[in-house]
Amino acid sequence: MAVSNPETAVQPELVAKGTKVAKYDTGEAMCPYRLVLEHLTSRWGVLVLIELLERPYRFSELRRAIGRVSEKMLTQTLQTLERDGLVHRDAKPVIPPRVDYSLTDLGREAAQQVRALAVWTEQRMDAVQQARDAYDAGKRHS
Amino acid sequence: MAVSNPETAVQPELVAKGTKVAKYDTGEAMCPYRLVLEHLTSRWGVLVLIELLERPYRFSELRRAIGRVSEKMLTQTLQTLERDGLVHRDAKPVIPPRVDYSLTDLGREAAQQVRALAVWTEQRMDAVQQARDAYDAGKRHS
DNA sequence: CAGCATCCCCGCAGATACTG
DNA sequence: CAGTATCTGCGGGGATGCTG
Repeated sequence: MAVSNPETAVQPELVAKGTKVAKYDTGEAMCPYRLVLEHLTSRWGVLVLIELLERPYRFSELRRAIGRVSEKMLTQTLQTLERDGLVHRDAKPVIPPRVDYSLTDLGREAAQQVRALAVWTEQRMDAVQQARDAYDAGKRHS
Repeated sequence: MAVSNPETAVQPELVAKGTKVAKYDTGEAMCPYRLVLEHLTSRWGVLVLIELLERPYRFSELRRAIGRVSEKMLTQTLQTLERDGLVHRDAKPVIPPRVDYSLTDLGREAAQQVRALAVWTEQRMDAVQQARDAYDAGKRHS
């Protein structure tokens, strides 16, 4: 394989005490590499990264842009990505509160990879759809 | 945004009658584009695509190569990817049964995108780990 | 060997209410 | 506005058993 694929178990990820963030990580015993990859490829992680590649967003602005993401999941996703050093959180001490999210340099690199995948998917959707139709047609008469 | 992001609801995906594959799709009402993207970025989908990029694999061979994937999940993942036209399934009518899985041309394109992301992640793991340590250190004294 | 069927549990994610 | 805290369900996914 091209990339390492450690099947050896690794200790559960250490988390800041008092938080329950770890609960939301898919695997308790997984190599860090796979864990980060899952953050990047997570349902909302993908969309957040792509969106932030365009420009910084405020919280609710981002929520509206993505659409159909609950407040909780967006918060969780952003925290995870922030902890991984991919997203920068800028909380301004004003009333009402204003928090801007943007990509770090590291996050920009990651987001570009993710976007490339998303762009490919969008461009090839018609081919995928054709394949599906063919697949379903084949199953129907069987 | 760089890629379209349809927030409009779309009808549930049609599936071959008699199967319950659709149950395992994350979203019942989602645009096809996001659905395919989730197949590609799914936990096991990512690893399957990367592995098959090297060479064709038999079922159990693939299972061993990935490690820690249940038989059920691997079957599901492969079926989903096959339906999307990314994976080719070659079942030889011999006893004992032998089934080879390989990438289609379409799948190879997708897998390359996915692998690029995985490679990036692996290369940047140290930076991510540093960011995490800094994040956790910041939270500890707060 | 390569699956399919069934059972069942845990944890993700949504909904709701509350705070700075 | 931008979050936290708590409750709850339901479906993803593991385990087991059976078939061609």
